[in-house]
Amino acid sequence: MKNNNVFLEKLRSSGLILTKQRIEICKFLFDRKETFHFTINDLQSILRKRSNEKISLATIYNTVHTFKKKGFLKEILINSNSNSNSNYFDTNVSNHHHFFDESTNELIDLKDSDVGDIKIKKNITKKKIKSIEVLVRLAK
Amino acid sequence: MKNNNVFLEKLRSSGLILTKQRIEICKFLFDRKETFHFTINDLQSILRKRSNEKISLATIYNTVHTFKKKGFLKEILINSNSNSNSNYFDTNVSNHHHFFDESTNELIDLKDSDVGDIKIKKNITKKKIKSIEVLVRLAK
DNA sequence: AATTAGATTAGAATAATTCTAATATATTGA
DNA sequence: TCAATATATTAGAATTATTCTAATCTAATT
Ligand SMILES: [Mn+2]
Ligand SMILES: [Mn+2]
Ligand SMILES: [Zn+2]
Ligand SMILES: [Zn+2]
Repeated sequence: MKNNNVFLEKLRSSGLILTKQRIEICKFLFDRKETFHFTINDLQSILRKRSNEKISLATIYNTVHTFKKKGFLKEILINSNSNSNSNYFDTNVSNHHHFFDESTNELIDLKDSDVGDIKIKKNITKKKIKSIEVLVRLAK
Repeated sequence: MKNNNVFLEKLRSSGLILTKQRIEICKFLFDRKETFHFTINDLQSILRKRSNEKISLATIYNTVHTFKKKGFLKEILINSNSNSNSNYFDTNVSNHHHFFDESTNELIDLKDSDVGDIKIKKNITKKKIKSIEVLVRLAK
Protein backbone atom coordinates (compact mmCIF):
# COMPACT_ATOMS: atom_id res chain seq x y z
CA MET A 1 0.00 0.00 0.00
CA LYS A 2 1.25 3.46 -0.87
CA ASN A 3 -0.59 5.32 1.94
CA ASN A 4 -0.98 8.29 -0.36
CA ASN A 5 -4.76 8.47 -0.23
CA VAL A 6 -6.38 11.82 0.29
CA PHE A 7 -7.79 10.92 3.72
CA LEU A 8 -4.25 10.38 4.99
CA GLU A 9 -3.17 13.82 3.85
CA LYS A 10 -4.33 15.55 7.03
CA LEU A 11 -2.50 13.01 9.13
CA ARG A 12 0.60 13.30 6.99
CA SER A 13 0.61 17.09 7.16
CA SER A 14 -0.11 17.22 10.90
CA GLY A 15 3.31 16.25 12.09
CA LEU A 16 1.94 13.13 13.74
CA ILE A 17 3.68 9.83 13.17
CA LEU A 18 1.77 7.56 10.79
CA THR A 19 1.44 4.44 12.89
CA LYS A 20 -0.64 1.47 11.81
CA GLN A 21 -3.19 2.25 14.54
CA ARG A 22 -3.65 5.84 13.35
CA ILE A 23 -3.78 4.85 9.71
CA GLU A 24 -6.47 2.30 10.47
CA ILE A 25 -8.55 4.83 12.43
CA CYS A 26 -7.95 7.62 9.94
CA LYS A 27 -8.94 5.39 7.05
CA PHE A 28 -12.20 4.54 8.71
CA LEU A 29 -13.08 8.04 9.92
CA PHE A 30 -12.03 10.26 7.06
CA ASP A 31 -12.46 8.19 3.90
CA ARG A 32 -16.04 9.30 3.41
CA LYS A 33 -18.07 12.12 1.93
CA GLU A 34 -20.64 12.64 4.67
CA THR A 35 -20.19 13.81 8.23
CA PHE A 36 -19.82 10.94 10.66
CA HIS A 37 -20.83 11.05 14.33
CA PHE A 38 -19.62 8.36 16.71
CA THR A 39 -18.83 7.49 20.30
CA ILE A 40 -15.58 5.91 21.49
CA ASN A 41 -17.39 2.62 21.94
CA ASP A 42 -18.96 2.79 18.50
CA LEU A 43 -15.51 3.27 17.08
CA GLN A 44 -13.96 0.44 19.04
CA SER A 45 -16.59 -2.09 18.04
CA ILE A 46 -16.48 -1.03 14.38
CA LEU A 47 -12.69 -1.26 14.30
CA ARG A 48 -12.84 -4.71 15.88
CA LYS A 49 -15.09 -5.94 13.09
CA ARG A 50 -13.08 -4.32 10.29
CA SER A 51 -9.69 -5.69 11.24
CA ASN A 52 -8.24 -8.50 13.28
CA GLU A 53 -5.38 -6.34 14.56
CA LYS A 54 -6.57 -5.31 18.01
CA ILE A 55 -6.22 -1.64 18.90
CA SER A 56 -6.41 -1.07 22.64
CA LEU A 57 -9.23 1.05 23.98
CA ALA A 58 -6.66 3.41 25.53
CA THR A 59 -5.18 3.95 22.08
CA ILE A 60 -8.57 4.71 20.63
CA TYR A 61 -9.05 7.34 23.35
CA ASN A 62 -5.54 8.67 22.69
CA THR A 63 -6.03 8.83 18.95
CA VAL A 64 -9.45 10.40 19.04
CA HIS A 65 -8.26 13.03 21.50
CA THR A 66 -5.13 13.66 19.45
CA PHE A 67 -7.25 14.08 16.32
CA LYS A 68 -9.50 16.44 18.22
CA LYS A 69 -6.51 18.48 19.38
CA LYS A 70 -5.30 18.64 15.77
CA GLY A 71 -8.72 19.91 14.73
CA PHE A 72 -9.73 16.79 12.77
CA LEU A 73 -12.56 15.95 15.12
CA LYS A 74 -14.95 17.86 17.30
CA GLU A 75 -16.63 16.63 20.46
CA ILE A 76 -20.39 16.95 20.94
CA LEU A 77 -21.98 16.09 24.29
CA ILE A 78 -25.55 14.91 24.26
CA ASN A 79 -27.94 14.13 27.05
CA SER A 80 -29.21 11.22 25.01
CA ASN A 81 -32.07 10.23 27.26
CA SER A 82 -33.33 10.70 30.78
CA ASN A 83 -30.74 8.32 32.17
CA SER A 84 -27.70 8.40 29.93
CA ASN A 85 -25.31 10.81 28.30
CA SER A 86 -23.10 10.35 25.28
CA ASN A 87 -19.82 11.85 24.18
CA TYR A 88 -20.08 11.94 20.40
CA PHE A 89 -17.25 12.90 18.10
CA ASP A 90 -17.94 14.58 14.81
CA THR A 91 -15.93 14.59 11.60
CA ASN A 92 -17.50 17.95 10.79
CA VAL A 93 -15.31 20.32 12.78
CA SER A 94 -16.99 23.58 11.75
CA ASN A 95 -19.38 25.37 14.10
CA HIS A 96 -22.69 23.87 13.15
CA HIS A 97 -26.08 22.97 14.47
CA HIS A 98 -27.57 19.54 15.17
CA PHE A 99 -30.71 17.54 15.28
CA PHE A 100 -30.71 14.86 17.90
CA ASP A 101 -33.26 12.18 17.26
CA GLU A 102 -34.20 10.65 20.59
CA SER A 103 -35.88 7.67 19.01
CA THR A 104 -32.76 6.48 17.20
CA ASN A 105 -30.03 8.26 19.22
CA GLU A 106 -28.83 9.67 15.92
CA LEU A 107 -27.05 12.99 15.71
CA ILE A 108 -27.64 14.77 12.41
CA ASP A 109 -25.97 17.90 11.07
CA LEU A 110 -28.10 20.91 10.33
CA LYS A 111 -26.88 23.35 7.73
CA ASP A 112 -26.58 26.98 8.79
CA SER A 113 -29.13 27.75 6.11
CA ASP A 114 -31.61 25.39 7.79
CA VAL A 115 -31.56 27.56 10.91
CA GLY A 116 -32.39 31.24 10.76
CA ASP A 117 -29.78 33.74 11.83
CA ILE A 118 -29.41 33.87 15.57
CA LYS A 119 -28.97 37.26 17.10
CA ILE A 120 -27.93 37.57 20.70
CA LYS A 121 -29.82 40.68 21.71
CA LYS A 122 -28.50 41.47 25.11
CA ASN A 123 -24.77 41.67 25.41
CA ILE A 124 -24.70 40.36 28.94
CA THR A 125 -20.94 40.36 29.05
CA LYS A 126 -18.32 42.28 27.16
CA LYS A 127 -16.55 39.06 26.23
CA LYS A 128 -16.16 37.90 22.68
CA ILE A 129 -18.52 35.24 21.38
CA LYS A 130 -16.61 32.18 20.22
CA SER A 131 -19.49 30.14 18.85
CA ILE A 132 -23.25 29.85 18.79
CA GLU A 133 -24.67 26.38 18.39
CA VAL A 134 -28.21 25.09 18.35
CA LEU A 135 -29.39 21.65 19.38
CA VAL A 136 -32.83 20.62 18.17
CA ARG A 137 -34.25 17.58 19.89
CA LEU A 138 -36.70 15.38 18.06
CA ALA A 139 -39.16 13.60 20.33
CA LYS A 140 -39.32 9.85 20.56
CA MET B 1 -37.20 22.83 62.86
CA LYS B 2 -40.63 22.55 61.30
CA ASN B 3 -39.45 21.66 57.77
CA ASN B 4 -42.32 23.61 56.36
CA ASN B 5 -40.23 26.00 54.30
CA VAL B 6 -41.27 26.70 50.73
CA PHE B 7 -38.21 25.00 49.22
CA LEU B 8 -39.27 21.72 50.80
CA GLU B 9 -42.71 21.95 49.26
CA LYS B 10 -41.67 20.28 46.00
CA LEU B 11 -40.02 17.47 47.88
CA ARG B 12 -43.02 17.09 50.13
CA SER B 13 -45.44 17.03 47.22
CA SER B 14 -43.34 14.65 45.13
CA GLY B 15 -44.10 11.51 47.03
CA LEU B 16 -40.44 11.10 47.95
CA ILE B 17 -39.54 10.37 51.54
CA LEU B 18 -38.08 13.37 53.37
CA THR B 19 -34.80 11.94 54.60
CA LYS B 20 -32.15 14.08 56.26
CA GLN B 21 -29.89 13.67 53.21
CA ARG B 22 -32.59 14.91 50.84
CA ILE B 23 -33.61 17.75 53.10
CA GLU B 24 -30.00 18.89 53.33
CA ILE B 25 -29.54 18.80 49.56
CA CYS B 26 -32.93 20.33 48.86
CA LYS B 27 -32.27 23.14 51.31
CA PHE B 28 -29.05 24.01 49.59
CA LEU B 29 -30.28 23.71 46.01
CA PHE B 30 -33.74 25.21 46.14
CA ASP B 31 -33.64 27.84 48.87
CA ARG B 32 -32.56 30.59 46.48
CA LYS B 33 -33.98 33.06 44.01
CA GLU B 34 -31.52 32.69 41.13
CA THR B 35 -30.83 29.70 38.92
CA PHE B 36 -27.99 27.57 40.18
CA HIS B 37 -25.70 25.46 37.98
CA PHE B 38 -23.46 22.84 39.55
CA THR B 39 -21.63 19.59 39.03
CA ILE B 40 -21.87 16.53 41.29
CA ASN B 41 -18.42 17.33 42.65
CA ASP B 42 -19.30 20.97 43.27
CA LEU B 43 -22.27 19.79 45.24
CA GLN B 44 -20.35 17.25 47.25
CA SER B 45 -17.65 19.68 48.30
CA ILE B 46 -20.17 22.40 49.16
CA LEU B 47 -22.23 19.99 51.26
CA ARG B 48 -19.11 18.83 53.07
CA LYS B 49 -18.35 22.39 54.09
CA ARG B 50 -21.90 23.23 55.11
CA SER B 51 -22.47 20.26 57.38
CA ASN B 52 -20.48 17.75 59.33
CA GLU B 53 -22.92 14.95 58.56
CA LYS B 54 -21.30 13.12 55.68
CA ILE B 55 -23.49 12.27 52.70
CA SER B 56 -21.97 9.58 50.56
CA LEU B 57 -21.11 10.42 46.97
CA ALA B 58 -23.40 7.61 45.80
CA THR B 59 -26.28 9.27 47.65
CA ILE B 60 -25.52 12.60 46.03
CA TYR B 61 -25.68 10.88 42.64
CA ASN B 62 -28.89 9.13 43.66
CA THR B 63 -30.52 12.28 44.95
CA VAL B 64 -29.55 14.47 42.03
CA HIS B 65 -30.79 11.86 39.57
CA THR B 66 -33.97 11.38 41.56
CA PHE B 67 -34.55 15.15 41.56
CA LYS B 68 -33.89 15.20 37.83
CA LYS B 69 -36.40 12.41 37.28
CA LYS B 70 -38.94 14.36 39.34
CA GLY B 71 -38.32 17.40 37.16
CA PHE B 72 -36.63 19.50 39.87
CA LEU B 73 -33.30 19.54 38.04
CA LYS B 74 -32.16 19.48 34.47
CA GLU B 75 -28.85 18.15 33.18
CA ILE B 76 -26.68 20.25 30.87
CA LEU B 77 -23.57 18.77 29.28
CA ILE B 78 -20.74 21.11 28.42
CA ASN B 79 -17.49 20.56 26.64
CA SER B 80 -15.84 22.90 29.09
CA ASN B 81 -12.44 23.06 27.47
CA SER B 82 -10.32 21.23 24.94
CA ASN B 83 -9.55 18.48 27.41
CA SER B 84 -12.46 18.16 29.79
CA ASN B 85 -16.22 17.84 29.87
CA SER B 86 -18.65 18.63 32.61
CA ASN B 87 -22.07 17.37 33.57
CA TYR B 88 -23.81 20.39 35.03
CA PHE B 89 -27.17 20.30 36.71
CA ASP B 90 -29.47 23.27 36.55
CA THR B 91 -32.18 24.39 38.94
CA ASN B 92 -33.89 26.08 35.99
CA VAL B 93 -35.74 23.19 34.42
CA SER B 94 -37.42 25.08 31.61
CA ASN B 95 -36.10 24.89 28.05
CA HIS B 96 -33.67 27.74 27.94
CA HIS B 97 -30.48 28.97 26.38
CA HIS B 98 -27.04 29.36 27.92
CA PHE B 99 -23.85 31.32 27.84
CA PHE B 100 -20.82 29.29 28.71
CA ASP B 101 -17.89 31.42 29.76
CA GLU B 102 -14.73 29.48 29.00
CA SER B 103 -12.57 31.74 31.12
CA THR B 104 -14.48 31.04 34.34
CA ASN B 105 -16.23 27.75 33.44
CA GLU B 106 -19.45 29.49 34.40
CA LEU B 107 -22.75 28.53 32.88
CA ILE B 108 -25.19 31.43 32.69
CA ASP B 109 -28.86 31.41 31.73
CA LEU B 110 -29.98 33.40 28.74
CA LYS B 111 -33.54 34.60 28.65
CA ASP B 112 -35.59 33.64 25.59
CA SER B 113 -35.96 37.34 24.95
CA ASP B 114 -32.16 37.70 24.76
CA VAL B 115 -32.09 35.32 21.79
CA GLY B 116 -34.10 36.04 18.67
CA ASP B 117 -36.72 33.55 17.57
CA ILE B 118 -35.19 30.47 16.03
CA LYS B 119 -36.92 29.08 13.01
CA ILE B 120 -35.95 25.68 11.72
CA LYS B 121 -36.42 26.21 8.00
CA LYS B 122 -36.02 22.78 6.56
CA ASN B 123 -38.15 20.10 8.07
CA ILE B 124 -35.60 17.38 7.55
CA THR B 125 -37.72 14.84 9.35
CA LYS B 126 -41.40 14.57 10.01
CA LYS B 127 -40.76 14.07 13.70
CA LYS B 128 -41.96 16.47 16.33
CA ILE B 129 -39.51 18.97 17.76
CA LYS B 130 -39.17 18.54 21.51
CA SER B 131 -36.85 21.44 22.26
CA ILE B 132 -34.53 23.96 20.67
CA GLU B 133 -31.62 25.15 22.76
CA VAL B 134 -28.75 27.48 22.03
CA LEU B 135 -25.32 27.42 23.60
CA VAL B 136 -23.25 30.58 23.22
CA ARG B 137 -19.60 30.16 24.06
CA LEU B 138 -17.63 33.11 25.32
CA ALA B 139 -13.94 32.99 24.47
CA LYS B 140 -11.28 32.87 27.11
C1' DA C 1 -46.45 -1.33 68.95
C1' DA C 2 -45.15 -5.12 66.01
C1' DT C 3 -45.10 -6.74 61.27
C1' DT C 4 -44.47 -6.17 56.61
C1' DA C 5 -43.65 -3.90 52.14
C1' DG C 6 -41.35 -0.63 49.85
C1' DA C 7 -37.86 3.18 49.57
C1' DT C 8 -33.35 4.85 50.50
C1' DT C 9 -28.50 4.87 51.63
C1' DA C 10 -23.78 4.05 50.95
C1' DG C 11 -20.01 0.73 50.43
C1' DA C 12 -18.81 -2.43 46.83
C1' DA C 13 -18.62 -3.40 42.08
C1' DT C 14 -18.19 -1.89 37.60
C1' DA C 15 -17.41 1.27 33.74
C1' DA C 16 -15.08 5.24 31.85
C1' DT C 17 -10.99 7.67 31.39
C1' DT C 18 -6.19 8.80 32.16
C1' DC C 19 -1.43 7.71 33.46
C1' DT C 20 3.01 5.99 32.56
C1' DA C 21 6.46 2.37 31.62
C1' DA C 22 7.62 -0.20 27.68
C1' DT C 23 8.04 0.11 22.86
C1' DA C 24 8.31 2.28 18.40
C1' DT C 25 9.79 5.91 15.43
C1' DA C 26 12.59 9.78 14.02
C1' DT C 27 16.81 12.41 14.14
C1' DT C 28 21.61 12.97 14.47
C1' DG C 29 26.24 12.35 13.29
C1' DA C 30 29.94 9.13 12.64
C1' DT D 1 24.33 3.29 6.20
C1' DC D 2 23.51 2.60 10.70
C1' DA D 3 24.24 3.06 15.78
C1' DA D 4 23.11 6.07 19.37
C1' DT D 5 19.96 9.11 21.31
C1' DA D 6 15.80 11.77 21.73
C1' DT D 7 11.04 12.03 21.14
C1' DA D 8 6.42 10.08 20.28
C1' DT D 9 3.20 6.44 20.77
C1' DT D 10 0.94 2.38 22.59
C1' DA D 11 -1.62 -0.24 25.80
C1' DG D 12 -1.91 -2.40 30.37
C1' DA D 13 -2.29 -0.55 34.91
C1' DA D 14 -4.09 2.85 37.83
C1' DT D 15 -7.41 6.03 38.80
C1' DT D 16 -11.80 8.38 38.63
C1' DA D 17 -16.72 8.34 37.57
C1' DT D 18 -20.90 6.04 37.91
C1' DT D 19 -24.04 2.35 39.08
C1' DC D 20 -25.48 -1.73 41.67
C1' DT D 21 -27.37 -3.98 45.56
C1' DA D 22 -27.45 -5.60 50.39
C1' DA D 23 -28.30 -3.48 54.65
C1' DT D 24 -30.97 -0.04 56.69
C1' DC D 25 -34.64 3.13 57.13
C1' DT D 26 -39.48 4.69 56.61
C1' DA D 27 -44.31 4.24 56.07
C1' DA D 28 -48.43 1.55 55.96
C1' DT D 29 -51.24 -1.98 58.06
C1' DT D 30 -53.03 -4.35 61.72
MN1 LIG E 1 -19.85 10.87 32.08
MN1 LIG F 1 -17.74 11.50 30.76
ZN1 LIG G 1 -22.12 17.38 13.42
ZN1 LIG H 1 -29.55 27.09 33.01
